[in-house]
This record gives sequence, C-alpha cells and structure tokens, in this order.
Amino acid sequence: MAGLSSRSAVAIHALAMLAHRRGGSLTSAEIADSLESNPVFVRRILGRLRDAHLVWSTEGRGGGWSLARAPRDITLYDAYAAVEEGQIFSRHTHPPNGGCEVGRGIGDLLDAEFRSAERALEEQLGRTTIAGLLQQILASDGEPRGH
Amino acid sequence: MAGLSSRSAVAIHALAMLAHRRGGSLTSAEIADSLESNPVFVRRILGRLRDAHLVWSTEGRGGGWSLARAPRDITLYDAYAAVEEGQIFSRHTHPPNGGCEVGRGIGDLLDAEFRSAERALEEQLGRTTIAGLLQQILASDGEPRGH
DNA sequence: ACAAACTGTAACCAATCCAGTGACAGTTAA
DNA sequence: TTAACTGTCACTGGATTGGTTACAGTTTGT
Repeated sequence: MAGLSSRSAVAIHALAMLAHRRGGSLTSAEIADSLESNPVFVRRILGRLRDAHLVWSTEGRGGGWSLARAPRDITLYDAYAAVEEGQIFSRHTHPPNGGCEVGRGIGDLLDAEFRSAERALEEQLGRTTIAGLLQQILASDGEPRGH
Repeated sequence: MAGLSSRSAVAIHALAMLAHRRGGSLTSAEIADSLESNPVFVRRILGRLRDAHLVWSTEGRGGGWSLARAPRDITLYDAYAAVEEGQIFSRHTHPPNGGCEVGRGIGDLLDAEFRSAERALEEQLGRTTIAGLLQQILASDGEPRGH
C-alpha cells in the first residue's frame, strides 16, 4: 500500500491521447503501445472511464475509444475518481479498544481528518483539465531547443 | 495499492495516547492493547516516529515511549511524513513511448500535477495538531448524553 | 548476582493487490 | 467469410501489509 495504483496515471495518459485526436478514436492496442503496456490492462482502465461516462467505445472492426465529453470538461479528478476506489488512508483492521479513553473517541475524528485531507487532494486535481494538460504537453513539445 | 497503509492511523493514535499521558511514558504493549494489535507492530511504527524526533524511548525495565515535543507542536502531517514513504500516486512501470507526441511530454507534467495534489493533502494534515485532536477526543468523550 | 521488564530486530507467514499475459466469445466492417 | 476490434475470464509472479515467534541487548529491582 505504498500509495495508489498507476491506474490514475494511465487513465490520464489515455484521456490526453484521445483529446489529442480531437474527436477521433484510438484502439486499446494503440494506447497500450504509447504506454509500453498491454491492451488488456488498458481496456480494464478504459472500461472504468466508460462507466464514468468519460469515454465511449465501439466494438467490432474499426472500433475503438473516443472521448464522451469535451477535454475542457474533464478534470484530472474525474479520471482519478473513475479508476481509484475507496479511501487513500486506511484505518487499522481491528477497532480500537473501548476500554481506552483515547481509543474510544479517536475513530470518528480520525476519519474526519483523513477525509478532509483527501478532499484537499481531490480539489487540487479538479483544478486541471485534460485540455489544459494537453496544451502544456504540446507547448513544451514545441519549445525551441537552441537550434 | 488501494491507498496508504494504516501506519498513519496507528502513529496518530499512539501520539494521542502519549499526549494524554502528559509527559509520562507508555510501553509498546500498552499501546498495542489500545489498538487491539501487537507490540512488535507498534514498536516498528514508534521507531519511525523516533527517527523523526517525535518521540523517544528508554530501554530496559520500566522503559517505554514518551513525546519528544509538545503535542501542540506535532501535526498530523508530522506523523504521516514519518511513517509513510514515497509518493501517493504511482506512475506506470514502463516509461511512455517516445514515439508518441503525448507520451513524450506527459511524464514531467503528470509528476508535477500529482505532487501538487499531494502537497494539498499534506497541508491539510498540517492544520491539525495532536493537541487539537486530543482536545476534541476528550471533549466528545465528556459530552452530556441526556441524563 | 540474578530475575524481571522492557526495547530493538530479524525471520517467517498468510493475505491482498497490482500488472502482465494468454485465451476466447461476441460484434462489426471490409 | 475473414479480419479487427471489444469485453471478460483465469492465471501468474512480485511487492507490500500486518501478525507472530524468537531472541539478543539494556536497565531496574530485589
């Protein structure tokens, strides 16, 4: 549990690629290729993005994946929320000992503190859109490099 | 990787217990008892808190653990930083394909976005001290309950 | 001197999750 | 009818977590 899975990063990468296509579609193999990963893994993640109504897919030959919303209407939080599950912080498996004054009261308060911290992280993620991210990517790509 | 370990929760719980002792000490067995856990696990976590100069320990008979700072000078972020390691977000194992325009540029930008989100979480954790948490615990414990 | 009560580690375990992979049914277009 | 996709299952190896036993080292009490 040294943090979250790489699913958020993969999801954001895939959304940025789709945004770069401007309405066009990509196959899971093409996306997996850019990630140096494999199509099944990509389809598992894109499937979650579809459940969250961020992308849609078409089956059969010529099928693939497309954005379901404008890139400026998709934030990094949307991607994060679609593919990560549960809370970031874990509580200890066993409930605290009720015979301890501190143990009795700490449970709910700790949950509240943790949720508050997670909310701060989520709000920060919500401040960047796929459109904004793509714009930065393309801007840095075209930077002059001394020749 | 469905989130962080429970070490932060355990660390904060232990710090709150020590703060409740007001300068006194507790053994790892006593703390483990309140957590319904075991002393070795607790010593592993308290060892990290000691490395971060939040607590100190004395060996031998009558030994145990005490706070190294005033509870109002220890935040939840201090506990978190002492026991959790690395970043919350993971990147995909393989680097993105350099042949892809999006893949080339996304790496550093994604790192920056993730770090920014993590910083927001950390700042929120830094707003609560052990002293404040303990105060809330004791206040809710002594609440009038209709009799 | 000796026993008791601690810390500090190492070693091992079961459970869980991640990501990689092969397989294959279902769907659609050429 | 074939080719190219999605959708999903099953299995894998590797990493990490928390539980537990064991034991060496340290300090106090008698």
